[in-house]
Amino acid sequence: MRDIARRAGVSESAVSFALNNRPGVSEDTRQRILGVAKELSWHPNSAARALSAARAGTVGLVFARPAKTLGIEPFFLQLVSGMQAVLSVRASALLFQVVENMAAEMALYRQWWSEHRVDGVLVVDPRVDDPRPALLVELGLPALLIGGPTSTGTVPSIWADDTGAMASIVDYLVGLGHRRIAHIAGLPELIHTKRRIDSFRAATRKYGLSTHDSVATDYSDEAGARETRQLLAEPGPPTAIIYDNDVMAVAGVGVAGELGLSVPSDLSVVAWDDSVLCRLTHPQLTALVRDTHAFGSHAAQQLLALIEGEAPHDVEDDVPRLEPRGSTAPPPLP
Amino acid sequence: MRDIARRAGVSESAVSFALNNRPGVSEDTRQRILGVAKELSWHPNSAARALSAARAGTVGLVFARPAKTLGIEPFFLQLVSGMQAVLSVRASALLFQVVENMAAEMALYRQWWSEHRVDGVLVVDPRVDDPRPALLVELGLPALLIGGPTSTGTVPSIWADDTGAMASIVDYLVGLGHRRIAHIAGLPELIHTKRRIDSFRAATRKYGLSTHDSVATDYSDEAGARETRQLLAEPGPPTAIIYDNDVMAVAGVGVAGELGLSVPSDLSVVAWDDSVLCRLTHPQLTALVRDTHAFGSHAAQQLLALIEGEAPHDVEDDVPRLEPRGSTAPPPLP
DNA sequence: CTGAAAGCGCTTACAG
DNA sequence: CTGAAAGCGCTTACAG
Repeated sequence: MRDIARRAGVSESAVSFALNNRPGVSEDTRQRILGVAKELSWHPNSAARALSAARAGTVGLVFARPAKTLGIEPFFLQLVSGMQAVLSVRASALLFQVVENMAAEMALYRQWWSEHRVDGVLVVDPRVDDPRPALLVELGLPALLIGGPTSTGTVPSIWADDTGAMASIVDYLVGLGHRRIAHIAGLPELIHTKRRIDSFRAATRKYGLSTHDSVATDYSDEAGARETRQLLAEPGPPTAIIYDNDVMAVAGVGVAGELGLSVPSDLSVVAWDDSVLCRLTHPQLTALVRDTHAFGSHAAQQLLALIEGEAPHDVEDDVPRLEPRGSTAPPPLP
Repeated sequence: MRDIARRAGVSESAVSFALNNRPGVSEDTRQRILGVAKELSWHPNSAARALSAARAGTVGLVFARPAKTLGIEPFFLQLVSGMQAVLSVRASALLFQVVENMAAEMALYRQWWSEHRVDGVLVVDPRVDDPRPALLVELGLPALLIGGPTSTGTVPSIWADDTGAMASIVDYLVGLGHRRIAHIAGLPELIHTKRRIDSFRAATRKYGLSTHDSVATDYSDEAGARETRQLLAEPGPPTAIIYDNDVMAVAGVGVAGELGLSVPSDLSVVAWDDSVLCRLTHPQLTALVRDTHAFGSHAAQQLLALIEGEAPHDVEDDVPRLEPRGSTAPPPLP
């Protein structure tokens, strides 16, 4: 920068103003400075900028899950890529870390913030009794919860419209003629699972269906298979099952096959979240398709706004779209 | 740090030496300083440290693939988590970005390096004619190729022992009695695909098998299904197929079913890389299991050594292990 | 073994 | 609209 100032015959501060597109320098001078900067192929030193501006130019994202369970995450790269579409325009980078559990995640927030490594964090998988919001508030670390507001409600959040999505699935199945619909849900601690369970009840009640309560699981294929077997063994078994992820849905189709039931003529199956998995089965699975990329972008946008001092507020994102495929059909005749 | 110096009654430089575990301060003083630092709950400001030490304390990782094809990446989180196990011990963080293509990836390397955002980068998916090594050398940006050395060989690399792995698969299948074995490979531009194709030929020649050459694909389920159909339609079709990923293997099992062939009694199937997918099929798939977490750790270790000035050298990592499951059996009697 | 000082490359009041 | 100066919080020669 000093070189630029010398060559352009101005002060360093003029250069700083020009390069940051701020008032305090005439248009002519700005252009001249920009020219020299390009000529010298100048790039800001991120550390120096961070130090003097007291802004890291970095946003943090932590994934807390045991190393063993790190598996298929179709959701993840889409989300990250959406976040970065926004961040990169704003000259911000994403610091990403995978840790074993929530304690490690919280320790990392403390560390990052005390080291001024990040300007804010995007927090995923909010839970019903979530210790993270309190920590974030205590630290004063700007944060956005991705997945829905927690009971404490002290940290702003963005979430997909699961309620609308669940309503659209139930509408669709009822429209096909189903009256006995089941819901095999994910981890009950997660806020969005709770939201889906609540809206399943609301949506089925609306039609006067006397369905079971949703069944909570750990999202694994084993759990999906086990709960499906259980449901289908009951008297008056469901004619349609909604699964909270694709892995369980595929496992459910397998169980139906073992029991001699055909999908979709004996049992309809809907997977929440689409992935290549849903297209590997025969028949292919009717699935709820989310625009995860856009969701990530919206989240990043919200966080940057927060960092820049905007008043925090919650955002409900778009309703996911139901993509009917071969795994759903009218129920068998009684 | 100034506060610490004042409280401990020493100079700022003494504090710096003590906190960085460097000689230049007596053990007593060091302990006293560390005590005060803890008391004040001091943490280094990463920007200040980066600026004066000319070290970002950050390593970069870029994933280049079109947003549409961002799908199931069982490999990815494991790799990243392994990297971080090493990086976090060395007080380094991972800057991670997803981009659309290799041009964007290279632009990002330029930007990161010119902004001093990273000390080095981990480069994935090396290709046969890869433009990235030349750029990295030109920039002087420390880098490690993950997946094998390119033809230019100017940037050090780490890779899994695909040759040993392929040999173990072929040994296993031949041991079961198979003589007609096929290999449905991944993207032919990737170095590791080339390595697998070459070692497939070597391993089958060793047994005097007159198998076909490997078939290259784009890793998609469509390609897996198409090539499987093609292979099984030939006279004297293979009795065993090795697939370069799990998605294609699952698609292949589907095709076999359509053609009325039973797995494993008519056709044996082996998937390269294990994931939950391999356990969702009936029968479950025999798969090549890698310790991707360890692989990521080794890669991070190598890169940190490079950054610290060690002489670059290539590393061949461990041989993956074959996990026999229900999808492999002796071939049908002629 | 320790201290005083300069410097890393920016930004930002403050004075003109 | 512009310039001279201080400062962000560290590290690192250099001198004692």
